[in-house]
Amino acid sequence: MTQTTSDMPGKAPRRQPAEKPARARPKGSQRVYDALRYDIISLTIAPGSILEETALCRQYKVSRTPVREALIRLSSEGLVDLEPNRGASVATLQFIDVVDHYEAMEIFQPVTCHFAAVRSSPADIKTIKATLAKFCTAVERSDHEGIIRFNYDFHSAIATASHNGCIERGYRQMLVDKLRIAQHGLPSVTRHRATALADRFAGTMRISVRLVDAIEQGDASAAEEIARELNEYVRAQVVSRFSVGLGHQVQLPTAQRRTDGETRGQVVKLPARTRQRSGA
Amino acid sequence: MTQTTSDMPGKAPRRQPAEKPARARPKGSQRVYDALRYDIISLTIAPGSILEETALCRQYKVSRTPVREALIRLSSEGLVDLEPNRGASVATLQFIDVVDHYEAMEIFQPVTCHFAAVRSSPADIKTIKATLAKFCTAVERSDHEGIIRFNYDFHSAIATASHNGCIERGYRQMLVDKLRIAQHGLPSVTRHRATALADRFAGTMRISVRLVDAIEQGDASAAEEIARELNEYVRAQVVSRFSVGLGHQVQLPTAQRRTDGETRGQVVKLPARTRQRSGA
DNA sequence: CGCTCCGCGATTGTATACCATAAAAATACA
DNA sequence: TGTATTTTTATGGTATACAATCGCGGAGCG
Repeated sequence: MTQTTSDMPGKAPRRQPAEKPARARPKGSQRVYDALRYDIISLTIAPGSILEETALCRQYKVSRTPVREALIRLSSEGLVDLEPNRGASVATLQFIDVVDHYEAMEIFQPVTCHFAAVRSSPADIKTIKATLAKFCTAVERSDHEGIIRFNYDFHSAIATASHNGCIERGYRQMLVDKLRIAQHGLPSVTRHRATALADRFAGTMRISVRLVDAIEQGDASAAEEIARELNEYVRAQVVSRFSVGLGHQVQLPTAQRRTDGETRGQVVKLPARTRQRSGA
Repeated sequence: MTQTTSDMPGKAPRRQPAEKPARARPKGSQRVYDALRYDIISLTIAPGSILEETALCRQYKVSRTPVREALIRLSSEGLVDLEPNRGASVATLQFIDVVDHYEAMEIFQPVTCHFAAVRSSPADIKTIKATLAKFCTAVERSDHEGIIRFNYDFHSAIATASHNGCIERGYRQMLVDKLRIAQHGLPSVTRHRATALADRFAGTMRISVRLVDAIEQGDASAAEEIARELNEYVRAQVVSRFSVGLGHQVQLPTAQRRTDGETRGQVVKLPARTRQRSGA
């Protein structure tokens, strides 16, 4: 019930080996990893839940070895907390920190889209458009799961189009966090209001279409600005959901800051987007 | 052959009465992970080398289980390529991509330092200064290993001071890449010229001191600018080393780019640095 | 009545044996 | 003699058995 075909991270991000899509019979370890990962991202398993190895063994009908390997990989991804001799637990959302996420996204997303606007190849554009189309279809059908998934694939395709391995990896890591965070904005209540769900994501959809246009035309500045707009749009919605008090507890730590001086409006120069490597 | 000090005794079932505070755990899996990670980062094992599980078992006097767990963790970190049914190999540097690294660093180092300048607590500043002092000491002593290590700790402390989990994690991940890349700029040849080594890092040291000053004074703009200067300084040195042809092969892929239009000077606005959370 | 210490149970960490699979080699057939 | 197929073999993936560690609860003592 947890298998799909999209390219979630976890394996070699660059290598797209030969295909064996028909006989989708993943190895035990991979199966457990995918299933657990989906359950964690979809919040089927609540954050903070204790994950007992023996229980997972019974659930997935495998021995402890593949279970442990899956847990280790999930731990490296930040989805599972793994304390030595103390077992595993689903990572708390407080750790990932919703506010930090959108704050960082406010930088990462424009940067990534800037790079994509300047660097994307026609094939990249094609992929981006394809994933966006899937996302739009999911929105029209109020397909809860597809919305989350294809929105991930969409931004993942943009990450690929940035053609910078570091940015791609960092951005994709943040997208994983976003998967869980986005679920908070989609509590089960909204399932009863499919129309409202579609309406909300219709806004995201429209902004995303403009974003792709800017990227396709190579307009880096516009791509940055639209990416910022998109992030702010989503952030406002999710935060408003939180303020309603839905979903799991997300502790906002009382952080002591040295200063909170007003610094809005500072800028960071983006480096040259042209590569020095082409001449080598 | 690769261990510096402590944890090399493979079979010492002596009972340690109390605890070893925060020091290396004698756990098998952790030991293998640490050792392998060090060997990979220090380029003791060349990029691309095949890692045979049985060989590692003999080397570290453990069974395959902890070895496999260590390899999985290293794979998630991007230091090891793990192909199914094909074994493990040390990640190629081409994959991490030196050029991509400095390009991304040109953005994220100023961003991280900006956040640190605005958000760092006195305790953060204290930690940053302490690591910087260690770094300076290592430079003065031409301590090859300490230079790499404490420079990492120094920037890691800045990452902590940014007080944004996402930025902290992303920046720290890039620092791991930098560890290997920096080794390329320090080929064994320079060991014979300790003076030159110290001279080169003296420049890094001076810029780092200025960076800490800016962060301590909360001057975000200055911190950004100095961070950019520091990155460019290091990049120029490492790239020059590469052009000499030293070190391992670093394949600069002939990437097809859609366009290489001049976009230097574009800017990305940094978001507000003040947190909305303090009122909750 | 409370504190401490020891022993027990449960769970994680490690070792080893077994199975599946892919590269390699050898042989048989064209 | 070359190629294709089959067998071999080595390596990775999984299962299970064993050992170490931590938390907890009861008993003994202050």
